[in-house]
Amino acid sequence: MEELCYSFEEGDSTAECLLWEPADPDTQLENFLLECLAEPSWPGPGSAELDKCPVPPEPPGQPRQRRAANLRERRRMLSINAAFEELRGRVPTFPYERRLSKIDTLRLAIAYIALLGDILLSGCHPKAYVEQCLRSGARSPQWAAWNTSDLTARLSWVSTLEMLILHVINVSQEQI
DNA sequence: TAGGCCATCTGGTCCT
DNA sequence: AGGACCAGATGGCCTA
Repeated sequence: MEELCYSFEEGDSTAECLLWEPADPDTQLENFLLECLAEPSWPGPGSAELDKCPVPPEPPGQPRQRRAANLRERRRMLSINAAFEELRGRVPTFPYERRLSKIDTLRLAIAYIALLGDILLSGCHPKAYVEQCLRSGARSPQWAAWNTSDLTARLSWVSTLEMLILHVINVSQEQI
């Protein structure tokens, strides 16, 4: 999977990598099904081979057309879920938090996009801008759009973790 | 145990 | 006619 780690600094930092690195959700079954669907042997829409589909087991007496519609619907939902999974990997998440729900993913993505747009409009350094907003509650043009508890909690977490890391580095340097 | 989240099935509607 | 999309219903799983 493509790795997209947004970094406030030119150099990378542990805290930012932890925050923006895509989670590793349990999608083995989903991937397996997607692989099956992508295989040339997998029957296409309207194919007479639909009756041979291994997933799922066919209820006896179900009309072929209904089975085909069900299969198409499952494929459609799988593609939607794959898109959600990709989106989950591109919004800030805590490294230890559980998998975001679909609705949370959408809401967080909306807030995150608003924040990025706000940073662009400000012309400030991203890190300085976020820290200033978190400290002073500065009112920006789109503040209301991205000032959600979900997103600000994540941003605060990054700032706190980064401060801790810097503190540990300073202390260790003093002891040398 | 209630509530949230999710996958799946199903029927309806619209489009090609 | 068949496929895509959508929303409602249902049941399973998980967590507080």
